Amino acid sequence: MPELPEVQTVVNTLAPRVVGLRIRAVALHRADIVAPMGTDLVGHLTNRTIAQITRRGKRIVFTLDDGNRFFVHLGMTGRLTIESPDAELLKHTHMVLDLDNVRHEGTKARRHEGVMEGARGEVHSLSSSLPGPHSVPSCLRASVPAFQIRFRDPRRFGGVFWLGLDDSDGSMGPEPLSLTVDDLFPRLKRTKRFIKTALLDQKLIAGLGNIYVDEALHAARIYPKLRADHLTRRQVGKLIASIKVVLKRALRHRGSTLRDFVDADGLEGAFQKLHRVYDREGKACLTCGAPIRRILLGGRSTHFCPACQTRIQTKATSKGTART
DNA sequence: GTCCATGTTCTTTA
DNA sequence: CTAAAGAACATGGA
Repeated sequence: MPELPEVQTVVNTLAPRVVGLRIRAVALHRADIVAPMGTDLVGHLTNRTIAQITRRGKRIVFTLDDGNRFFVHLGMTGRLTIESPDAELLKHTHMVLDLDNVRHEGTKARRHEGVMEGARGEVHSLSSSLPGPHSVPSCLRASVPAFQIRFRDPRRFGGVFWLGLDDSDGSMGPEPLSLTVDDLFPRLKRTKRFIKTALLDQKLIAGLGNIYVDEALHAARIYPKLRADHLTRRQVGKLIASIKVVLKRALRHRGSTLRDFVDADGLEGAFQKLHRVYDREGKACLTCGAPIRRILLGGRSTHFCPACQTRIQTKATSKGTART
């Protein structure tokens, strides 16, 4: 469930509720969801305050008040939700963070702003003006309900990744929402893979997944099997514009829920209702009426309109020979 | 039982 | 050596 819009939606709903709160206890129900193996996550997190939560690619990055960082990746079925401690503990809940009920101001995290753009470029951090219980009188503290952050992931393709003070990106590609032609065009020139396959590569561009690649290619009217290094500069420009439009629309609708995705409050996204090709095999293209086709590329379902997204890259309408 | 799934990484092949 | 294709991972729903 998690591509950029879904991950950003989790950050948007999670951060305002938990930034500034102290982690009182960590329950790790499975050690093997933490990487690197053997990390003392409980030791690192207990009694630390959450200073900031941002997104990078599909990662949800937590910065602690001591400057250390870790990220949660939702994999395919991961959920990061805010729950009451009384709420039933569902199967496959691998980690539970018990949070304090008082917001801590004034703690300083070693931070370097940077590239984490959100829906509107906001960064959730301690210093941001949040309407939370800034200075709760001590006589009232006990009445403020504490809550938990829970990580649940049945398939376990996701996990918790400890970064410590390492601030490298691990060679992750650029953020789509601040992407330029000068950045993407040379990157695409370096690979002969299908454009669809290339865009799924997080080292080439971060944050896109199967849904939004298909949607963006359709919006840009680009044939998914076109070789990445065959795209013209003009096509790349159009592609970037389409990627941004699609992602921003998806963000506005809080992501797509096909099966599992919910935000930190347990709310589903709504953008799946607005998909124009993804999961619409055989249905009429919303642009031209031709039936949407589904093919397999690199083991992944790929949805496109054979009429809108022609394989030939000429300027006007023309037909030509196909290649593999 | 079968097929499929919003993702990533390791292995194999060219 | 590198790039690309395939398999593997684990679980659940249709």
